[in-house]
Amino acid sequence: MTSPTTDSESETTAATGKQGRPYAGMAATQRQLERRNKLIEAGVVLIGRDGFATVTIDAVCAEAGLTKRYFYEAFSSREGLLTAAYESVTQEFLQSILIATLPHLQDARQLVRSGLTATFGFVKRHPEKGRLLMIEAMSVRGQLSHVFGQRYDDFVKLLIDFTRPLLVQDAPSDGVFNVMAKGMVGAIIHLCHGWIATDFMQPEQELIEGMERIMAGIGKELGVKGWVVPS
Amino acid sequence: MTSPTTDSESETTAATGKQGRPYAGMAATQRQLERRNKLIEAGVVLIGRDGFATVTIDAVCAEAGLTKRYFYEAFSSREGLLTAAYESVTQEFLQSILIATLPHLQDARQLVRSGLTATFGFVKRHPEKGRLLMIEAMSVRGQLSHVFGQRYDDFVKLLIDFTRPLLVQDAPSDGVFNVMAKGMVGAIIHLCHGWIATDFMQPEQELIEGMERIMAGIGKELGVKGWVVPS
DNA sequence: CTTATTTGATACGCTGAAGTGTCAGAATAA
DNA sequence: TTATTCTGACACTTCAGCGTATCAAATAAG
Repeated sequence: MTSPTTDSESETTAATGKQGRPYAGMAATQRQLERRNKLIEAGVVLIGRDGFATVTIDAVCAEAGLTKRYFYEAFSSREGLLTAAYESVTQEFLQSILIATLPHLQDARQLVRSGLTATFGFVKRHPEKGRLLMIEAMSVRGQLSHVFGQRYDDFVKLLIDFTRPLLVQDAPSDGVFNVMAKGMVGAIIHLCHGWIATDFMQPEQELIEGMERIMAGIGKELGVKGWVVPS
Repeated sequence: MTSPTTDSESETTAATGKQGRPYAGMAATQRQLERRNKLIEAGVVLIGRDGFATVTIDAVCAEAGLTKRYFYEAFSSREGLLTAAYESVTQEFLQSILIATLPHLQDARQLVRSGLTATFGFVKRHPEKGRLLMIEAMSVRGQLSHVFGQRYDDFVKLLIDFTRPLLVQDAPSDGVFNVMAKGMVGAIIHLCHGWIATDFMQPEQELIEGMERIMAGIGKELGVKGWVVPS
């Protein structure tokens, strides 16, 4: 809106019949999309490194090699970028978890181990994304509101759907089961949080084993099919 | 430092030999302390209600019924207040947990139940303090750094010390045991986080029962003394 | 070649908050 | 009483970041 008073039916626009024309060999739409992606990528890096609260629009633009004009072309506010960055990283994370766990849907123990390995592995391989996902997203949960709620609920549902078929006894009520699933998510997020905050001091294997034993306990408590008592 | 160039050995100060004199029937030190406490209290309320990020020094002063002069008399920065507020609430929380659990040190099941009941109860009775403790403190963990680390480690240690004596078999390594304890802390914090964020929608009993079964599972996994398999 | 649009750089005004300073009036000390 | 110091209200300066506007160079279209 550089000229708010300009009628949308102005001669120029109406004459060309287009909203933009190619530049540097790219269509207008494609250029916009590319800039948007650059901004998201820059956002992921900066939010993951410095935290959302301290990331400024100027900094994002600098990191992306663009100027503010293009920021406001793609997003209406800083929150808009946050949402997009969160969505982007969430997508990538969930996909990597799915790929790792899908081969083990029938074996509870393998399922848990592969899921945990993939999770902690992802965080360690992509510290900025891990931080964005496990720390920043939680901190600004309110500002992500429906987006966060949606993705989060999806993940809890995933956990529940993976687990329910394995139960053979003592299945708790939906409400209680939900609490247990969220508790597990919380434990994992929290461990990642501390792990990142201490620069990955703790050995990855300890994290996996500790978390695995927690979930093994739940397996026993809920009578998960085929969960063998360790010697 | 209204007069930075004034020598601390200035005549006035040296002559009176005091740093302040009574006012409204109170010693200078006591007045300062009282103002400081008012500010902390106001900080707890505002941080708990609006979140640390959006709380301004002016707002804290208004809430406390004081002016900025006294803020800077008590704290050098916003972070100073945050630390003090965090310490204050942590103290209160830990104490209430201890009081609730101390009578049950010998009975794992009772210990867990009383601890969880006290925790969720505290959060529900004092939503602002719950939010400060379970949400804000986690978000600004970096700014609380050593203070947070200290209190947090204390709490994990508490959990471990309460649990170790109950183990009879399969005790994991210190590292793994530590991970498990932190995982439990994370689960509880996370559940509280979600509970507060959704305005206490979920029934308190569901939270307690879900968390209890998680810990019951760990009890079985670790072979805690006297943990009976639920019918 | 000429005209129109896209781009990048940068300038500008605005707002909110931090931190400091001023001052008159209240309370105390001498 | 008079002198001193404590208190509260508020004015002031500074600064960073937001959001918008301007302008010249680059690129495309006629």
